[in-house]
Amino acid sequence: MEKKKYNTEQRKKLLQYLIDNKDKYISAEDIEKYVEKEKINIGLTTIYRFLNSLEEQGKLRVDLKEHTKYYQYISDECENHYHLKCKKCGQITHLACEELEEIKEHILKEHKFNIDSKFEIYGLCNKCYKDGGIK
Amino acid sequence: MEKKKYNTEQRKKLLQYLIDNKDKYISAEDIEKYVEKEKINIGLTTIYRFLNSLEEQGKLRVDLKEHTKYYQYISDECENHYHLKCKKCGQITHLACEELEEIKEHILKEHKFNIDSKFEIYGLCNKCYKDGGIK
DNA sequence: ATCTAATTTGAAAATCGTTTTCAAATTAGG
DNA sequence: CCTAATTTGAAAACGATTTTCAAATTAGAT
Repeated sequence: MEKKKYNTEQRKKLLQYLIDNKDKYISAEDIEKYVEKEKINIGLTTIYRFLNSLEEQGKLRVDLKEHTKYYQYISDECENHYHLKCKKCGQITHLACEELEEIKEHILKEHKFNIDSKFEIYGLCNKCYKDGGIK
Repeated sequence: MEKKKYNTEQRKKLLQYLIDNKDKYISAEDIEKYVEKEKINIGLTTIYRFLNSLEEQGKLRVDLKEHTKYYQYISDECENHYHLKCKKCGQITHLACEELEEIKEHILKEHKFNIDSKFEIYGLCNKCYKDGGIK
């Protein structure tokens, strides 16, 4: 039996904030700052618990930089396209592409590797590539 | 001016261990256990420093699980093929594939995203997929 | 509305992998 | 060997995250 989830004021506010910033990567500290600034009383512990809960549900993209986790809310429309992730800056490029659809089938059939809707390709975005790549 | 690197006994032993285990993911703690067991006197601090040094040189693949970093030594031959990484178990599947070569070109030309020799595709390996994917 | 049990909250303390400190030991190269 | 530069390692510090636990809040029944 699983715990019933209560829909608290804190969780509503936190979810809204993540959705409002779904184009950015957000850390627990970022959220704490926002919460303090807006005088919404939510403790840091609650922020961490909420992020973990969403992560477990697979609703967040996670990027790790220097010991700190950064999160990005995954919108529903992301189910329908692919993602290129820059290994340097972490930025996600959303991409609907027929060729990728085909290579996905190829990899599944020929190489027995399952690329689900969360398919990600890692590389360097154009900006980071021009900046000289990874140090 | 950069520091000259001394080739110490500790570093030789640690590098050899990583190379001997290049098919596995290894944590600092794993290395500490090995070092204790074999009565090779190397402090944990030195282990961390060595891993960081190799990581900076781009000679290690990094996988993060529950706050702990796991490393895998990158062999030279990995320059010549691609890698499928399982998002669940972290295992790397090495893969030489003409189709991937083509899609790499396509992504570079059409989508301005640079897949270098460290190109990685994330998904689920066959075993983890059958086990039900990510929890 | 009111009550009750289950869940959630948050401040403080704990956790734990990793990094820093700094004096002693080791190394490279004359 | 000598010397200067680098490295080592035990202990302390670090810092993001997790745990603890009593108080507050919630959902759902009465």
